[in-house]
Amino acid sequence: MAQKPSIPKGTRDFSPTEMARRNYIFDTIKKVFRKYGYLPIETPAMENLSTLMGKYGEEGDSLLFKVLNSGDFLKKMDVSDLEENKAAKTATKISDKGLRYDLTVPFARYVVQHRNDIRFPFKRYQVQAVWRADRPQKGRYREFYQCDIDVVGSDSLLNETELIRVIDEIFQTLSINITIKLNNRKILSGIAEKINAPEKLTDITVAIDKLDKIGIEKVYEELKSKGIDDDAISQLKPIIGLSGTNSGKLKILATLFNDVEEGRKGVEELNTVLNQLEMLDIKANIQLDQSLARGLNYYTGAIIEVKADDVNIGSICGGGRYDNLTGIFGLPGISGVGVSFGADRIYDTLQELDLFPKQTAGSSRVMITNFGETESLHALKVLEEMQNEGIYAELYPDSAKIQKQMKYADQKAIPFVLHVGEQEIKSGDYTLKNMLTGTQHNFKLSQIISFIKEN
RNA sequence: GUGGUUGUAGUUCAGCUGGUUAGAACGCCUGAUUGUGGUUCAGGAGGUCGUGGGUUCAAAUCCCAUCUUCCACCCCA
Repeated sequence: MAQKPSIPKGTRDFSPTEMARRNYIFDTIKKVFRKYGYLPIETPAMENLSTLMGKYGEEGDSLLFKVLNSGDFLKKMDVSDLEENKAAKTATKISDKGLRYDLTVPFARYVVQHRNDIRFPFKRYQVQAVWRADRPQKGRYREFYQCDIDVVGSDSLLNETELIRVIDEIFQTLSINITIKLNNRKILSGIAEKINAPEKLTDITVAIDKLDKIGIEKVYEELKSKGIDDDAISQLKPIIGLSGTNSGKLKILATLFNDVEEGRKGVEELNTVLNQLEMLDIKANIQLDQSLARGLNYYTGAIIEVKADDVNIGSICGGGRYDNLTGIFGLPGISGVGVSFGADRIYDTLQELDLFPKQTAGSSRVMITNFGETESLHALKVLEEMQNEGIYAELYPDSAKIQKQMKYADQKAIPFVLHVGEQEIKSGDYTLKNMLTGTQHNFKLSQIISFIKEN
């Protein structure tokens, strides 16, 4: 026990059973992505730190896994940095690569770098691991998979609508009941402007984002502590506590923003998307939530977040529109919108709700028992013929006791066992045992093949 | 990053305020069944008590450090 090898904190191994389930999620998601015209790309696990740093706020930088430079990385280091305990400063000197923190920033880098080869609007999906040096807990890992889908080079709100359709179809296929929460960064900006505190936008959004977690009174307290005066807070009250139907909320916001250009634009955008959605057959709950902020400082328009209705695991999908992400890398004027599906949280959700398909995908349908050297030669030929017919089959590799071989088949849940022993070889009729019912009969190989194919 | 929590056989856990050979269930292996699994019966193997240090005549048990687990905060998929 003590000297057992282990893996780093917050990382996981995946067994064959878990992989079958994970692939079920990935396959479902990818299939829907492709159906809507998105194509896959991949980017390296490592990016230059200059690409990653400063894109996720101050908090994000400290959550980046940094990769130590090769060779004599100490050369560039300044001893005084160590003495003053400047961890951050030292880090930039001994490390210039980092593991990707999400898929959006590497994608922005990709778009800028390959701008001449890309036909806009560019619709891509990307399913890869990301790493965060976060402290792990339920539904939070240090290595986890994101399934991203983005459109860049198009301002149309049809893209927002399409993403919501993609979300709806994926979770419907997975049988997860969800609520899609929508907001617009312009509404948040409008609120800040309305109360004459545009520079407090981040503080305001961070505070009201916690609304359903800490309650409205605590939100006021936090706003106050951030230096927002009582007058402004009292103006905020009717906005934050807004309830009712989506269209009702929008009406109230619209009148509120009669003198705030930015806010009006946000209302308009949400209205357009909601109108488009109304024409379509969307199963998920769509909920306007003016407290939804999602902290990411690069969102400029729509903000989207998905929560599972029946499991408390945080958001399982989120995203939004970012007008100027590629601008950071020197290509301004390209707008993008995208969402990210959290495969690991979707896994935990399906697990908790017992929604994984029962069949053990990929396992053999038939196992041939091994009766010894001469018999196994004959069995090898039988195996080949069955596999050529597309049947998932395996031959037990050792001539162990039949009892042991049967137990192996039983535990791997292989539904059929085929005995190719001395008697069978002589007669040409092989014994096929149904492991579920326990019955067995003798058939010619061609009959067995068509029987297994049918069942 | 801050505060708390967990770690004993392959697995889930028991082990009272430190006391002598550390237990159970399930699983595993062997046999009853040398060509038949899932049930039953009989027997068996398996633990430097996360790791390192300390206190003590004596530590799984107390103390410190470290790693790990889970939880809250921060933040997020």
